[in-house]
Amino acid sequence: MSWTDERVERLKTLWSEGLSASQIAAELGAVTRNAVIGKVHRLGLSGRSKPQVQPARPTVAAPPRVKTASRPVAQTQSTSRPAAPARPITIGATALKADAQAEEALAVATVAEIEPPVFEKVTILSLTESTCKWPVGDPGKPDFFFCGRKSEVGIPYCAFHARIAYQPSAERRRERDRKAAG
DNA sequence: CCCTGATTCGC
DNA sequence: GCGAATCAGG
Repeated sequence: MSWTDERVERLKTLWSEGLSASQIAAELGAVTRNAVIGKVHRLGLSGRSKPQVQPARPTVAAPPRVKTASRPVAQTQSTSRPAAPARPITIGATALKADAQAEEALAVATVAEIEPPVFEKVTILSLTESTCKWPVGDPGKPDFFFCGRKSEVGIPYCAFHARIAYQPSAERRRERDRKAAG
């Protein structure tokens, strides 16, 4: 595979949209992130204009920010979504450490509540062994994507979505609670 | 250890 | 021109 005009165009687009070299490599296929970086340099598009994420209006309150593991991906977000949840839900290690009560809250949290700013948003083309394959949206619609955060070893989902996917049965929960109670 | 982009240099 | 190896950093 070589740098056809088409692939170069795609590269330019994705790069300007703020995707990382490895993400672009995954999208294009048949190239490594090194190849992408090398090409980016040869094309002279090195210095990237910042991701098109406008800081929220500096209103009275501090803008709601959710800590993400990596830089925000370009917001091509077209999924109609009113606003970030009033109470941002944390993910990953934090979620795993949550106490029992928080666990319950997480277990019943709807997908809509947790989705807003925390996704890597990958297409099926860039799923790997270590990307969360939690589907978001309607497969078949153009704005469909997968969660894409780092998945746990041997599990197809990130820590958070694994919690939703693998909920202990009511019976096991009761058993667990009984033991915890002494 | 996961990841990022930058640079070098043999091909 | 290409990209693996390497470097420097988060």
